[in-house]
Amino acid sequence: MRKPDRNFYSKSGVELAKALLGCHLVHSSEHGRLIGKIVETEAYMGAMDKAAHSYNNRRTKRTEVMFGPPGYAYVYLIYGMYYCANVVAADQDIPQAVLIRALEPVEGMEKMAVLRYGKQFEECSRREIIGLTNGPGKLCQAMNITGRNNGQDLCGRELYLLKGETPPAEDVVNTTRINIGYAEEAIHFPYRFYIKSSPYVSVRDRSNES
DNA sequence: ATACAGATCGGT
DNA sequence: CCGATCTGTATA
Repeated sequence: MRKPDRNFYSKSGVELAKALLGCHLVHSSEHGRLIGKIVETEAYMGAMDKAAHSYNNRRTKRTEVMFGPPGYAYVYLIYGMYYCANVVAADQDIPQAVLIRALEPVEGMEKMAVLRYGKQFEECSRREIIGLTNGPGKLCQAMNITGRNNGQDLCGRELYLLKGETPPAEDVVNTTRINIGYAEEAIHFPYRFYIKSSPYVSVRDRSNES
């Protein structure tokens, strides 16, 4: 698998959200490498999207990264407790991003178990193993992604992606986003994508699955 | 200076 | 369903 160049990220949030499914997210730190396969994403479409932090082109210290070039990390703290990791999409001045909502652990599960639960992977129940990375806050904890990763270049060496195999279309579900009940009409936008066959998906869509 | 809500999670 | 826990953001 290869590290995509900047051009890969230069597409709309929705296109990038689809393209990220199957890719590997890698966090390489002094303690080793942590890797997860991306199985669930959500696009946040900037100016026109009431669910986005950058709605109406709101440009603040926090949202600034999204106005920059694509392929950078937008990491923010939510509810004073959890981090959420995004990939900046689209070109300069178009503040779109893709939230990574779930991963399948690929490498470094030992470390992930310690980061999430403070215990050994061997001692984790089946439920706990799934719980390692099946949510945006959980995967940041497992991957040791924090505010200090905000603004990092995903074309760099610490936090980056590897392009994986695109899942077959029949295994991809396209549906509405999670926990954006305040976003009025944007509630209904089909900006979420996930790999149906993955047990690590955070929330399943009853109507789109048999 | 102050108020308030949130792209979550885990436990009731 | 509720509470944790705190920062960014808006308002005065």
